[in-house]
Amino acid sequence: MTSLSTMQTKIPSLGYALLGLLLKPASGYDLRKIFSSTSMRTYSDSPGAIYPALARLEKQGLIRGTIEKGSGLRRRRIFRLTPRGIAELKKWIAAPITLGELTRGHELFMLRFAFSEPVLGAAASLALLQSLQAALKPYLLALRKELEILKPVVASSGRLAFEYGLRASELLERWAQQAISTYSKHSNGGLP
Amino acid sequence: MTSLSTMQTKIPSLGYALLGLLLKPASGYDLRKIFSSTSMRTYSDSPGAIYPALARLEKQGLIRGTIEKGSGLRRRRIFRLTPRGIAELKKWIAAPITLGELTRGHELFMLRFAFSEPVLGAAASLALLQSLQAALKPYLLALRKELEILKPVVASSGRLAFEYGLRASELLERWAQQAISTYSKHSNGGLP
DNA sequence: TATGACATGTAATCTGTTACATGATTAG
DNA sequence: CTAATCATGTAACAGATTACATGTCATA
Repeated sequence: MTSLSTMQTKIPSLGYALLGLLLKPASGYDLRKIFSSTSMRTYSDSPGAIYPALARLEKQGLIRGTIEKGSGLRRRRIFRLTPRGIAELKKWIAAPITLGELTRGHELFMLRFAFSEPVLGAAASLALLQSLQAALKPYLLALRKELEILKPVVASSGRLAFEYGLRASELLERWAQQAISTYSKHSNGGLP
Repeated sequence: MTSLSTMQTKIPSLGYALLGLLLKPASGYDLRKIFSSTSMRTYSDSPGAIYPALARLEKQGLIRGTIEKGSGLRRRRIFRLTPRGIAELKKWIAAPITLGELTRGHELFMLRFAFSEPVLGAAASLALLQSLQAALKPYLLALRKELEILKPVVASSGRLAFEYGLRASELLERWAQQAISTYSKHSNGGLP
């Protein structure tokens, strides 16, 4: 019973990664190379993942691909963000962090944060970090409580694995604190 | 062109999580509760994920579900590991760590490690940790090198995000070192 | 002329998400 | 009797993986 006006563009993690990278116009092949050769290896560089994802974003009107010829090689389609795409990126970055976002690894948060400064400026990065701190506080409490319950129950390898998860979240907290002090010195704007 | 004898059971992450949890026989509902209420929230607790996954594992002959009645409520199917299931679990845990396993978050490694002691004993846990250390050494070098290249290029939010990834891997290294010292004191056996 | 890097795409298949359907038992 | 909890499942759909198909250009 979804009304047309309420129909909202649902975008998976890969979609946001592509939107963020397309702050600089690029071809599908360029994006594949980024995924295969840099720290963004988290995303598959397979053509079967990227080309369909780009096609979906284009169908949603968030990016636009134009054929570029003349540079000698096979034709390339260069993709660029549309105004709607930029708006979607901004919306995604500005959203507050939910507790659930901390549960399944920190990669998604880091993707958002990485793009926050070029898209919305340092003030938005700071806001994201503060939102992270607020969400982290009750989450860490819950994890520590769970560790106390778990301690006597599970084998020590299970307990050690849990402890790593706790420590990674504690690391995130320290990282956020330090990043905040980096940012609170000066702020500048993002996209116009 | 896959020959029948070569045909190998391919198991996704959720499948291994279920196999490991089924060291203690449980119903689908029991497993859902574990995913919804404990630190294993990484996995969806939705019936649409778990019941089909259990059905696949059963079709592969790795688990066996038996209807249990009499306890008053609606019938429950209790699942147990078969000998083939136990063998598959052992094979998974004993496999050496690949560099690729470090790239996409550390959750998969931690799942393996958590089950290593109950399934194969402390000696296997130790071996896994040493394999981790060996894989981590070149990986950390590569990350540090990439950071040097990235530093002047990306916005500071991007650099900070990358730095978190590096620090999480350094944390993993320290955690492994400490876990090794926990284990090297004494070792005991796993499943018979 | 054959190989390899550049470049884009499709098809089959598998898995997970969301939403729905069903039914038994207990507590209020 | 009604709601909540226990308990198992299915169906439609979206997204990812794997493998394949195609084509250009440079170079050995």
